[in-house]
Amino acid sequence: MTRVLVVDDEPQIVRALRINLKARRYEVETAPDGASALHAAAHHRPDLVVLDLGLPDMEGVEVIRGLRGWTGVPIIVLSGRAGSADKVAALDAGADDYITKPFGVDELLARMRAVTRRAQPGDETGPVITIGRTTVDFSTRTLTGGDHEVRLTPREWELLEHLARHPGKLISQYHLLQEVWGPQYGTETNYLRQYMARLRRKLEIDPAHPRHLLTEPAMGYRFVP
Amino acid sequence: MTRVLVVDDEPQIVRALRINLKARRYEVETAPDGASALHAAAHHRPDLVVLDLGLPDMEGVEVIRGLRGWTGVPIIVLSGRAGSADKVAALDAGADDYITKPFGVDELLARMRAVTRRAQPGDETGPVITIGRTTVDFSTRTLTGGDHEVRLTPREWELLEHLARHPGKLISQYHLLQEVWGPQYGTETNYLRQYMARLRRKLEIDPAHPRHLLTEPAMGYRFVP
DNA sequence: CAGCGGCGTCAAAAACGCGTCAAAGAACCC
DNA sequence: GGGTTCTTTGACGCGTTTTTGACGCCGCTG
Repeated sequence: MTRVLVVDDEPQIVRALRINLKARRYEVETAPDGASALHAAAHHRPDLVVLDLGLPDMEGVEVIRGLRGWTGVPIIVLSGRAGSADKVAALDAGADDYITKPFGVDELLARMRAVTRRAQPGDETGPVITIGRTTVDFSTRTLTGGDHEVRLTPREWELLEHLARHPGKLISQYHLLQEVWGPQYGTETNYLRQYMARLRRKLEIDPAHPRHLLTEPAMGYRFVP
Repeated sequence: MTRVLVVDDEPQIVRALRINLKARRYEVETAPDGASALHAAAHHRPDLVVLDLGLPDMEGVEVIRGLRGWTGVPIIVLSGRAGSADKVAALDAGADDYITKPFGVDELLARMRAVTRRAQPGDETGPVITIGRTTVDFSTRTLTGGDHEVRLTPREWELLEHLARHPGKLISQYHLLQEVWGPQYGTETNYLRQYMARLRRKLEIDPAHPRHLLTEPAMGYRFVP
């Protein structure tokens, strides 16, 4: 059974969605604001998130980023604003689809099927991984266990997140640049060289012979647990 | 660089998209109807298909089904009709997203990024094959099971991929050179000799008597599982 | 049986990609 | 406003990959 997390602060919408989804045999969790949405996602591990923008406590894009830090769960955004800039921001932050209100329930359901169809099971990691002697918690962005204190910069976090989200998989440098630096980047491989070296220096036991953050020459990088 | 196949019968839309996409550093192919779209997709292996409904020769849903029969390439549907039933039909047929005209170019671009982001790592190509003692996973570009660790270079991967794409079939040297090295190559058979030898050394149990990577003298090469 | 085309192999040159260093902006905090 | 951290850029050495040329073997053919 597919678990859905519905994030919305308007009770009547939540209620309507809950009824419709339950009738379609979805398992429904709800959260009224961004903070509880992030908590619920980390706790219940939904298979799909339906996120209304315009939450009372935080910007919608921030919620998306908070989720994308450690999970690739499909996110469908609902929004009252049809503005193109909002859509672009949400999609580039990591949302999978964007529906403007008012919307038909059957359209929402079809889009839910479309995004869940793509998500491969068993591909995900939890919010924590281990590299060398240090454990990394993406949901709180904390490092623990290293001999001496280590901190990561935002870029370093983002790069590590994208690598760790698909453990064992080869990720092309082009895609890493697109994801971490933005759509207009794609050839600046020196950025990757620079930041991979820094991640290795901070996390690997022997940065010269990395065991987890591997280079596949001319193809990309790979994280192995 | 991401390859996009634009399927539309209206020349001005095709032209506008081509200009916009090329400016964003996409590689653009176009097809004016469903039949040529299916043919182009099979031949050029795009990373993304932008499909306008209302083609002259066949129903849009049929094109989607035709693609989904053998590829998981992301499909974004453009349509003039906002009807909910059309959306549901297209999405359930296998489309990844559905945009109604008129649409903003930046929204289309954002949605393109969203669907390619999810599909990226080697979603094409059959999952795994076995050569000798080692199993080859093309989606992650990993080799497992060999006695001692083996890695392949990009050229080796590409060559092996083209051979393994048609198991048991004879592939001409000219065709291999065109596919792996590029359109301006076709006679440099020494490249093939060199790289086939390297593949055999790395994968075959007895490189001198290959069981899977076979030579058909004066014709080409053949991969048998 | 000599000639020949095609293949596997070896070895060296050329090109490429990576890690690294160094330093100039940019953003941020006090 | 000054200092610090972070990001962006350019450049260089080195190892690996790719390209290139050449040689010997084998089977086929005349």
